[in-house]
Amino acid sequence: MSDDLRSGYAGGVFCAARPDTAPVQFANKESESPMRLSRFPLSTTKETPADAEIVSHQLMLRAGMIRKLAAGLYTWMPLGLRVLRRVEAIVREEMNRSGAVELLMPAVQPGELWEETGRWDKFGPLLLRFKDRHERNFCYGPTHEEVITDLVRREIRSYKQLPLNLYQIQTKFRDETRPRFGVMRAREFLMKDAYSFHLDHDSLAETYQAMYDTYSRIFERTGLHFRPVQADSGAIGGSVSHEFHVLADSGEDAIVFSDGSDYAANVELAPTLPPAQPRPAAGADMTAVPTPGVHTMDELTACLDVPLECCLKTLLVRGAETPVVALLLRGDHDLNELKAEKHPEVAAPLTMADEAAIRQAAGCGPGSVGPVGLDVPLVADHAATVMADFVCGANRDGEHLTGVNWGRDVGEPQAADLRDADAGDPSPDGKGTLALARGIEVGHIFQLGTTYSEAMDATVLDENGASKPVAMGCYGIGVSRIVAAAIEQNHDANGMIWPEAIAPFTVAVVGINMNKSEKVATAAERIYQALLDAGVDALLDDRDARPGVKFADMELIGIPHRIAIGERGLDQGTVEYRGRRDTDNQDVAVDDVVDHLLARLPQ
RNA sequence: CGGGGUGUAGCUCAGUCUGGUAGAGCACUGCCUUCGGGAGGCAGGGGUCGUAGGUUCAAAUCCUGCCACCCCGACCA
Repeated sequence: MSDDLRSGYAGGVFCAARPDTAPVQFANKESESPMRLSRFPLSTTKETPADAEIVSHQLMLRAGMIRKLAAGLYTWMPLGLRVLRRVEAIVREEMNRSGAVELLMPAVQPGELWEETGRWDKFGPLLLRFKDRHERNFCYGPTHEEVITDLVRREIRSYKQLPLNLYQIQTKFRDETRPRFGVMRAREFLMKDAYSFHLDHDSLAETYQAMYDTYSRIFERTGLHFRPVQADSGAIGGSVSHEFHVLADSGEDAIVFSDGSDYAANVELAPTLPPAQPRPAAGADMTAVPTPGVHTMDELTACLDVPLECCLKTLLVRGAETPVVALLLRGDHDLNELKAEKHPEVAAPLTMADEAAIRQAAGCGPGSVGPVGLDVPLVADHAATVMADFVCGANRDGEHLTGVNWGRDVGEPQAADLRDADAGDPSPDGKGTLALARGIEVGHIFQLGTTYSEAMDATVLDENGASKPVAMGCYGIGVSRIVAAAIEQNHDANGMIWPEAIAPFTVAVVGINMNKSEKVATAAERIYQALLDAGVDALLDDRDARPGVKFADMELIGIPHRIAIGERGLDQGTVEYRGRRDTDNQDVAVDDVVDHLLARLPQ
């Protein structure tokens, strides 16, 4: 392994010496290093493996970065590992700089700790459980709240030892129902998880902010486009929470952000505001129209030739007090399940009514349900309450109503925020308009409070000698996922395009026919060595392969810079430079090429 | 977990419907030619056709069970 990667493990010492955020490169002093491709096990393929769905998975397999062992389990090949280690090094450096302290906990955890917090039962099949030879319960850690809280309750006695922020970078296992997308959603994955401990909430808020800033710095350094967004704290618990998303069209999460402020949130969390304009007056009479075979909103708009936003969507769900509750949405809006579940009329967890319950309540099957004459609680999204002359189900199979109006044809419904925010909605903070983007969740920070410390009795004495449960925060980064996310965000038809900071190599030195031409071999070796001496992480493609093969490979594996050395150029005293995103070669004098390259590297 | 699909050479796939000697391309080995954008020729190596049963003179092919993997849904770094 190269010196620069090893240096990442030097941790705090390294950080103290380098207070800036620049990627650091060290000269490679070994003359016979594995950075010669003839001795590096690169195995690329032209064909895309059949079971790879998304670009990052396909390219990682084609480039030989990873190999699958079983569902959701991957070997990191030497090339892939170089990238993983670079991401890891950035995370470690910035965590250390923030004042967090690294430790390493066991991956295997005793079940009894999980029973203390009740998560042995709550976590479900995601938790990989097994027994040791004494028939005692264990699990492979999907996260480490229990272990760290157990550690802290044994080690920390006094408020004087707080605040404390401990982190590790470690392999986790979550027995996902559906592992997919390669390393993006693997069962086994590399995660940085940090846990902070505080006497009071103010201290927690301070560290939380420090972690927010640290995460922003980490993702800036990786060179990826990202966005912190307000998030739901989900199963881990707690109140305040932010997710960090790498922006990519293939992202699994939808996020919204304002063009007029720094407001940004996961769509599942973003509130929508009641419309400012009042409901238009009724202008049409209510009329029943036949709609045979219509079951979906799209079929309805096609059948009656009306816009989606003039249709009312009626969803029946199990009620808290009543068998069913009707949730009413404008046809073009999507139900937000988190919001619906929190509504007092609605039973939690949110459960859609089954066909029998729908028939019982509405007298018809799903697809023809509407609020008119429906004797169940009506809860309408704000946007639905200002509709007029709308189309909805008639509660008779194969029939819909047009020209329906609130107050006149149906009682006024309760108004609530039930839908996903959409592009064009006003920002919830009143400043600007929301835009929509897709994101890949690569980081998540939480203020946990005392949930775990109370359950596990992790207390310290405060300045008055009183015993208090410690307040906790937890902070995760999906290290291996970042690698995949980087590819999703940065690739073209020829392959990956690594940001400098996490590229497996900075520059590829390609000798053209260097096994036949003494001249080319000499020049290539000299340039390669000069780059190493200048501290550049160079890769020498000294394979006995045709130029086309070498170029295609270097592009596939996404090396940011390429220097091609051939007899043709050498006769003129030049070599060729090409950036990974460039479309043309640039002739550079042999003696200038190292400086030429250095000028193109980030400081 | 529910619904759908696929298992044949290291990879991508044909062959299965209609049972009868195991195939192609890429990759790999050797030789020759070629030599600045994934070269060409010749000669090779490599498969108990996922697995266990069943039907049959005969099974990659038909039937049954099991297993693995992939896709679509609800969860997560």
